[in-house]
Amino acid sequence: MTRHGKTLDKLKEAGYRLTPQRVMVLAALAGKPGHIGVDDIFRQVHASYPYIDVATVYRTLQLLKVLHLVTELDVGGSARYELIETEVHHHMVCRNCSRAFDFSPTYLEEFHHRLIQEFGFEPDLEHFAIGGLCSACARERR
Amino acid sequence: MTRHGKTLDKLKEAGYRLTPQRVMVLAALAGKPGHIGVDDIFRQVHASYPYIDVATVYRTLQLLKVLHLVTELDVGGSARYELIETEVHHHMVCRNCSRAFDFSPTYLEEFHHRLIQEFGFEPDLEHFAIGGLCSACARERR
DNA sequence: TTGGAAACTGCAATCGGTTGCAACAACCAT
DNA sequence: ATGGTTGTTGCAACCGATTGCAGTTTCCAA
Repeated sequence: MTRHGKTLDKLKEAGYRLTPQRVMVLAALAGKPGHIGVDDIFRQVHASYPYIDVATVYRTLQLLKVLHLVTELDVGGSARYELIETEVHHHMVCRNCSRAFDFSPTYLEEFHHRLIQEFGFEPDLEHFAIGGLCSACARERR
Repeated sequence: MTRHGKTLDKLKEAGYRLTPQRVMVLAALAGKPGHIGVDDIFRQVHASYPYIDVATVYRTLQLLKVLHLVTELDVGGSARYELIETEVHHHMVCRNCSRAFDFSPTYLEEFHHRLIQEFGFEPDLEHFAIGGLCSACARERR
């Protein structure tokens, strides 16, 4: 079973078709560790199947996102995607080097509960990501 | 002195030119309370000066943002803008009704400090905004 | 008050992302 | 195995936002 085999199963279980295009997009996602951009996915699939259209890549990613099979990472303009395999986590994205680091949802618990208790506002934290400056870049800058 | 008079002064002090287009964009921002979208600003300016181009509106807002004279509110696709006059605050934006509510930076202090202490990551919180479901919409939904 | 340098604008081209549509293909029932 | 339903794709048009460029305007210095 490949790294994205389970994701293919879940797609099918949810009643969607297993098209070659979708399989290739998922293979691209599974092929590189961490987050990967649309252009990167497109180039990779296009190399082996030149008829692929960007629209299909976007539609596939949209679908995978709705089914909670990928996470979308939005910080700083262009979105990047990651197969969901591990436990839920959030991301810190460096505005300088663009690297992403994970952190646990527990870091947002207090914030989450205070918004609910004091405003009755239920924040969407599932795909939460925060931009900033990572320690390496901060050190370098000094 | 109009509501945006001080902002005009700051623009000039920073060495930028006071063009009629910029004055009109600022007037539009000052004319409505709360956050306002680019299309709204454009329509308003266009009504009194039909030669205005969207590009100019975008460029003006970009400039005002860099100079910290407006805040940009990004949640949910299209950006909205607000003149900075009041103290610093963050926003909750309802994914259902699109209304925005303010909350104090103190709500993020614990989160902020933990990222610094445990990862050395300095998050950008200046324009922080979080999407979610407001209490009115949550009630209505039940 | 006026001349000139540099900033700014409008225009048009462009770019990333989305959508309508007709042709096509996956998949289930037979 | 095969046919029909219907989800999916590629294409092209489109949309909001950004950028290069040439002409225009602001604003300071003289």
